[in-house]
Amino acid sequence: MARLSPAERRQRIIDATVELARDQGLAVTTVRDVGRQMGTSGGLIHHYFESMDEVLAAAFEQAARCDLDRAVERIDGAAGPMDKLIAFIDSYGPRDADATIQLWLDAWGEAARRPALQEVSRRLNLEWQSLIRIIIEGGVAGGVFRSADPDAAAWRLLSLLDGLAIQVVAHEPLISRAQVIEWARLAASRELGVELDGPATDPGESVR
Amino acid sequence: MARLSPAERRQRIIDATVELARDQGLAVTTVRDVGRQMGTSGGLIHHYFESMDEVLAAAFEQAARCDLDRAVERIDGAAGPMDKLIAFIDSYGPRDADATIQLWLDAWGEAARRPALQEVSRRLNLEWQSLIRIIIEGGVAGGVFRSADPDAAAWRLLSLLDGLAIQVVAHEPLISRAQVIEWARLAASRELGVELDGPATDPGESVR
DNA sequence: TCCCTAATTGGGCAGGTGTACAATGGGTTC
DNA sequence: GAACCCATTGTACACCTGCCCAATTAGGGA
Repeated sequence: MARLSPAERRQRIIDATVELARDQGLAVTTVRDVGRQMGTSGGLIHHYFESMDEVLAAAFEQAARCDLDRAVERIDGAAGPMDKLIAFIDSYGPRDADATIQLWLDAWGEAARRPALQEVSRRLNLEWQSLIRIIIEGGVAGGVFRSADPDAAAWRLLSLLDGLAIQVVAHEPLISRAQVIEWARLAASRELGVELDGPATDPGESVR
Repeated sequence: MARLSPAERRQRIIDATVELARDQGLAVTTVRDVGRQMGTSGGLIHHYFESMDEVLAAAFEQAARCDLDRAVERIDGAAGPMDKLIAFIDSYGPRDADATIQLWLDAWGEAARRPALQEVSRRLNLEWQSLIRIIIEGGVAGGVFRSADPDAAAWRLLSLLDGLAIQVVAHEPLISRAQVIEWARLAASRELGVELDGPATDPGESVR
């Protein structure tokens, strides 16, 4: 295969791994799979990564960070705390057939056995929590939201969204994506003492 | 090894698998592991189960059902809807170092690849939802709770508990078990228009 | 006591896993 | 054009996986 610069090759390895992980899962993606996907030998992967754990962690990080960045972008584009909150919920909710949540499920399960993956999973989880916490704090400061403990409120909202996402991807069509969004808004409105309604913004690319 | 009746041998296989799955995870428990754990050959397992998927599904079912039964027992022992609700939340919340939630994480992740495990996971998930829904319906009928949609309320409460449990087991001590219980009660009280407090009942054996 | 059913063994099969490493050859730099 | 570096290859290693199956043997019914 064409000889690439270390930076580019490393990136291609990550890209290939993301693609594979998206449609077969993180847990079952192997060195040889990644090599085949790139059209190179499998041995090449170990020239750039210490272990398969590192590869999977890097791939998960890229996939998850992509979603996180998109959420940040949408939130930044929203006007007040209320719209930012709605943007967060819409970003976080699962989209039908979205594979990123499956990636999170795999990451949560594998974390117990793959240190690097665990570290990434924890770090990104915290970033999501911060994202929503900051929105809530902003709203409280501006008198739009009421919350005695924005940090705790953020954990509750995040956890609810995670739990609902699991229902969507692991237990199929018992619950729809639309219902998740609706319920999350309801919970947020109770949590923050406001009314959240209006149509869902276009889901577009989905997230986590 | 001693020759056992089919019923007993089958049960021992399940028991051995549960034990292994509890401390190393469902996903990485193999036929040979189970054989070693029982002190028999690995080949024996296939005399009683079609595939490893079936073994894991049976083991997961037993572990999860055990928790479910314990929850039912505690709920039956509680007087009114209010106490039943508290009993449910206390039963469902994760206990420190409890492995059953890790089992659920594994099951959710593996479900995409192991049909039998997926079936069990869905079924038990539904049973938990029914459990809480029935409590809510009872409370609404008795005028203790207010809820326009007990089924939806049950899904929300269940999802919140799942999400919080993930935070506890996958992201370590960011959140404590006590906080999960407290937050779940808070959410339940908002959801059902009641005040839920008082000390946590003795956690005793933990659940899911 | 014998005998026959079936529980149990243990090795074999085809395939997979992550990782290591000598050999190769393409590209860049003098 | 030569020389060197290093990206890339392909194979080898030790081990693991689920599943299969002929041979063995334990134990309950006759």
